[in-house]
Amino acid sequence: MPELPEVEIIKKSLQKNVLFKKIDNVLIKNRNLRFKIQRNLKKFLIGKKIINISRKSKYLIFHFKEDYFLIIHFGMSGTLHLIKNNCIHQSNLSFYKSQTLPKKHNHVELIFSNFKIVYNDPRRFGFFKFLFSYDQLKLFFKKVGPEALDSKFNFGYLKKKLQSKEKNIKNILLDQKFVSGLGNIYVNEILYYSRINPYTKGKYINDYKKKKIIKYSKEVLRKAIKRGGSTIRDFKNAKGNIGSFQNEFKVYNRVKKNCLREECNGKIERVVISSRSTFLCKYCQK
DNA sequence: AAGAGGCCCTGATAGC
DNA sequence: TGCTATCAGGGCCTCT
Repeated sequence: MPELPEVEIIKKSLQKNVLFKKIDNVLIKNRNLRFKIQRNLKKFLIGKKIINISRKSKYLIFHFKEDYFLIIHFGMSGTLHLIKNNCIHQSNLSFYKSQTLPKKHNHVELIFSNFKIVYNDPRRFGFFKFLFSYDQLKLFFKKVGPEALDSKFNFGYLKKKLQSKEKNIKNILLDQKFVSGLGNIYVNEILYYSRINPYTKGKYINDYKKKKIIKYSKEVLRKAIKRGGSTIRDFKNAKGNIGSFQNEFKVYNRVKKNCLREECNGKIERVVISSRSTFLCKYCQK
């Protein structure tokens, strides 16, 4: 689920529903995520009021008084569910189309006065991390590159950083230390819009293409946010609002379909780059 | 220092 | 129907 646009949607939804609310209780059902949930997380959170909710690339951040922070990462399969009065509130918060909370893999419940939010993560690649100061927060994000939507991710940055890169451009854009917030779906899309072959080494990306990468990175992400993000997996008992950007994919998941550029007769192919699915039209991505 | 590859997990689906 | 293999939106760690 969680590339930058999806986390942004979750953030907005939380801002509507849980901002300025106090955490009354915390249930930790399963500590095993990418990193084991801190022993004292419950103690840290109980009684604290959420005074701000922000997002940095794919990370969601709860802010508390006195520079305490909770960072949530959703990995591959993390979802948040807002549950009011014993039923699931139909908001963007729930990325599952089902109306019931998943029975398995609920790891953490944050309980408020008349609702709770539940973190579910079957594959356990996500994590919760509680931080105790602004310095810790800064340190944490030191290892993360500029966010794709940030003005720091610009032509000059690419010019400097791509110069001697031997790596292919697809892996470069997926590297969160290089630029953060992009995942497999959006990198596929961005390279299609930019007419760049994903195998192209960083050092061979010319200035014209660099500008395209910057332009379309921002454009694709902004549009995806507008559409409420992308939802790949369709659950059968479907109801509820989820993202629609998947309907606008140009290459992702479009194997053997026609290239959507009018002047192009190519077909979309699937190849594997560093064991990740890669979709491209070899005719217009050079 | 940079890059490649293995690995952490569960669940859905395709193919036999 | 039931088995097996493959694939999935991420990123950390280790080795070279």
